[in-house]
Amino acid sequence: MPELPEVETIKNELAPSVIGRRISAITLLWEKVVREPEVSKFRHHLIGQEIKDIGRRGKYLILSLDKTFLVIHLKMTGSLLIRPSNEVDKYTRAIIHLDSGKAIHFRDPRKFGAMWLVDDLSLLEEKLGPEPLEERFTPELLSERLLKHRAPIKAVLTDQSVIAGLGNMYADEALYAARIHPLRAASSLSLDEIRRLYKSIRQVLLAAIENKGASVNTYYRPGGEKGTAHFQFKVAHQGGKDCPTCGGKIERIKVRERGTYFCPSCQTL
DNA sequence: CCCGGAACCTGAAGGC
DNA sequence: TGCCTTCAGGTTCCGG
Repeated sequence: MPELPEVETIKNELAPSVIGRRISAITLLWEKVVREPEVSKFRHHLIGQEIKDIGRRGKYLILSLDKTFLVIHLKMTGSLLIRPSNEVDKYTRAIIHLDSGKAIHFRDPRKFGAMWLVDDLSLLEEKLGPEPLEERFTPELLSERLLKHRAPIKAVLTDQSVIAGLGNMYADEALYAARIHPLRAASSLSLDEIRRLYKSIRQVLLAAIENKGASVNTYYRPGGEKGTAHFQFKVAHQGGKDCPTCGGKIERIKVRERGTYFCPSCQTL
């Protein structure tokens, strides 16, 4: 599941193949992947534009074009692969053909992924909280944003309007590293706990980026390789295994309908 | 505002 | 072997 480290890796590895290239054609194998504008306009406005830059905001990938932006979200099972134009399989939903002869293939078994062609990024800025790896993200800012919410800290950490980029896996990893129980009310955290959480969030994300993201199921890098960050997971998807800190059993509970892994003896209520 | 739950999707896994 | 049910989770939307 692409979260911040996966999208960051995709951005970094896509960059050399796409920056400076011009879009020569668009193939849509599943039209609903386009959310905005309507399909004919989408295609018409994209063709001929140059990809000036590639960026990331939260879990969104942003291709900066001549005067518009192509925004892509991979949701659960999406991937973007650099391939020859004609290498299509049953999960290929869209192909962005480039003037280099190669193409960006949007592959997504679950069909949750989406693309938007927009004139500006105000929509993203309105709904996304701060970037956890930017300098403006400080323990004070985290504290200010968390203390407003009485919901379980796990749910608040995965709320993209509070902090951008954390999903199910990295929220669990960050809470474990900070020794905070996922069901603690966000507003109940002490300053010390928030400082630990701040450090943990950044460490967990940076380590995962170094490992090119986590391939727990269908995440692939643009060249088709998997990431290795999941080999470092202490609790995420480790239900029933031994806690590396205390040797107790990692448990799986549901928090707001989401599978949540934690160590009940290291992370107490 | 806060929260739970459904919808969007389909492959994988488990039960019988 | 095969049918059926459940589960996975990012985001949006609806209802209480």
